Amino acid sequence: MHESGTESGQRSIVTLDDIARRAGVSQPTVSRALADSPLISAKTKARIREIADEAGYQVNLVARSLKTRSTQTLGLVVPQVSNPYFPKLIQCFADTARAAGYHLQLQLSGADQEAEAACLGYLREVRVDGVLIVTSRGGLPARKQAEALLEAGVPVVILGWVEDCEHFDMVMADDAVGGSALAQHLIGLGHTRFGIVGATPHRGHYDRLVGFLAGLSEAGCAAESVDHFPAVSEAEAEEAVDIWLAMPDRPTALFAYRDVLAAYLVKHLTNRGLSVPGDVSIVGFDNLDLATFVNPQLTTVDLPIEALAATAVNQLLTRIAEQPMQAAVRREILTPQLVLRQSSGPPPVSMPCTKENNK
Amino acid sequence: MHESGTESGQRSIVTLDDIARRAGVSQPTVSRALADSPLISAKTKARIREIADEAGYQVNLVARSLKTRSTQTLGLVVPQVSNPYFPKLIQCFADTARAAGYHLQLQLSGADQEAEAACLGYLREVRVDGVLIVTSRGGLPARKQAEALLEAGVPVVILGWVEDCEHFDMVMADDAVGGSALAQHLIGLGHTRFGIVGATPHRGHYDRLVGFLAGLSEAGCAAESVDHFPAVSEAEAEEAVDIWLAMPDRPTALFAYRDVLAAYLVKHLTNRGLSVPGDVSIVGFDNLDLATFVNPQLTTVDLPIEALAATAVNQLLTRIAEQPMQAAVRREILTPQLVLRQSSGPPPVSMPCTKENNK
DNA sequence: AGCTTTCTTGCATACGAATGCAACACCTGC
DNA sequence: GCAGGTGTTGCATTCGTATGCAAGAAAGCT
Repeated sequence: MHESGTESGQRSIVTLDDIARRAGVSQPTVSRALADSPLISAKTKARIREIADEAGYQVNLVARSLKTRSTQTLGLVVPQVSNPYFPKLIQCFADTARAAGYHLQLQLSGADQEAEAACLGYLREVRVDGVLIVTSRGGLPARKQAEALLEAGVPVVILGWVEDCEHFDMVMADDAVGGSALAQHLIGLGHTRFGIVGATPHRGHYDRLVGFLAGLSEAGCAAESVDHFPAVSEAEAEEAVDIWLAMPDRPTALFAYRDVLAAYLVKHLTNRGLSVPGDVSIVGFDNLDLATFVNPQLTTVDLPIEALAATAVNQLLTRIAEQPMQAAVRREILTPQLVLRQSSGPPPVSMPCTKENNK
Repeated sequence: MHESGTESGQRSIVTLDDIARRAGVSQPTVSRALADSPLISAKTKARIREIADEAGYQVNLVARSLKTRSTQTLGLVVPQVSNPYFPKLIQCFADTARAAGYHLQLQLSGADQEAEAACLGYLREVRVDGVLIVTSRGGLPARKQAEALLEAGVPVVILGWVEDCEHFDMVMADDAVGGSALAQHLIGLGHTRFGIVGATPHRGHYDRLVGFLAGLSEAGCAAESVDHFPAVSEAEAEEAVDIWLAMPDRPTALFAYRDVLAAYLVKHLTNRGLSVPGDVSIVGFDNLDLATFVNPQLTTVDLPIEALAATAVNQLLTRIAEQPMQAAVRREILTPQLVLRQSSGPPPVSMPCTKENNK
């Protein structure tokens, strides 16, 4: 009771004016002093600074932003945050931005169109200095709003693949190279029959497929040796496992578009008493933390998330620095890395077309 | 070439003044029209609205915030976003806030003191209307800044446990109840020797331990039947497994403070050829998505994350609505739920002190 | 001493939107 | 035809900060 504590501390927002009054100078002088302007004498600065932080002054960034027409903030739009791929990206993006003196305004677009549009609208309303949009499943639902943002002079960068967008800057990983690397790896192990598990229209992950197939055909593998198993959810992955099990001449290696899918496959395969990679090799794509949690750990392709985030931030900063925004779009494509783990191995010795080892 | 595209659209920011000019009215009239004020006639409103969205007008929220002294934004401080517990929380918090017309300003405190202080400082500078701080490992490193925030009239709510904080509103899950439920479950299965795996000083998860022990002693289980295995990282979890393996009279059930730890235990136990729950039962805490990815799926305690987030938002909104902030602190404690899965079962039939079944 | 130069400070204003108050137009009733 | 009301609109100002410009003080120069 000897201390006042949280009693009433309401609305005691200290402004430059308050400090000016206490210091007996004008408000602009305080502004300049705290900004360390060379116009102000050293001793005045010192005195004002002392008074300022004794009074617990904190800049009002909304006022400053209004005046300077800059929020020093970058908007980041991601579809969701439960998918472990995004947290990593957010973290890296935030770190790079902070290093450059920028703050982060995160928006969750939730993958449906209205939400993404709303996010972009909000980001425009709060006057962020630039926006990075991470595509969800290869789409850019709110393309219109994104273009409006650009036309309003706000730099926009797209992270990931999106079809038919001519005038956006982009940064992405070379999924084709990753897919190709996986194919070569599996062929090197001796596999000849392959399965591909993922969404059917392959939206967004199209290049993974293309790269994988290219890798196969480069090694002289016929296209007929590849089967497709459409699946996006866990249930569909389980179904895919059953379909695979029932095949007479089944693939000895399965390529899942995403680590999460690969993890589902491993789970349901082992549930059915099959061994990975003894009976079948599984490879994924993304290299999520998840990939090391499943047993066996997943062979996969590591997306260079830190590099992607850093590149995106730099592209935005470059655009922001350009006084009139240049017309030419910029694209950067980074190369992912193959990560070998335990889920891939040589095919079973006996020919898999006979069902003898299925019992 | 028939279309101009992204040519030059720079700095064409439309303001209320622009619209006023085009409509031949005053700026305040436009402001009121777009705010649907009853002061403005229906036909003027219609005309202005048309002109506004033909011109692509977007409110400038920084100007509005400056004038109204409210940003309609809630700050959320979480230690990190890689831990899958947080994404879920963020999502729920964002959804509840949005439903109430509030936006989210996410800050990653990174668990070290300066960072958390910087986050709170920034949130104060941008004038958020309220702040939810999610404690990292039971600490509130930037307590000073949090109190400064409160004294400046900004509502602050703490999510999670933090020792010795008298004047903060809080919302938390009843970890003790969860721990106790786990203990009862294991005892019901017939276990008599227990191991606890987690950080040694039990910072932040202290109640989980207390509840677990209380549950045991309630069932008449002696305290000597409990061993502690300090571990926070994966490496330490592996070490714990080895120590456990070497014990003459080892526990038949292991309680990990966090699902992630439990997952590590399962992984390294099965790596060493042991069966879960055949040889040893494992239980976790948190009910992350991860818990269903590991094999066997984890028996754990489900934290009511949605409810926690919603409660926190409501506490903040209540505080914001209070004109002078009331002095009395508010605390809400929610009850978690036991989730039974495959990682727990009856103890092995042969006494585990003999090593016969270890081969 | 008078004048220019260099420092330091204050004045005025702008950023874009919201709002109390005054002013004007219109309609009604006498 | 004029007082009083009602319904719309404009004027003036405010939020807190930044900055171009003028003004004043101090100092150096002839």
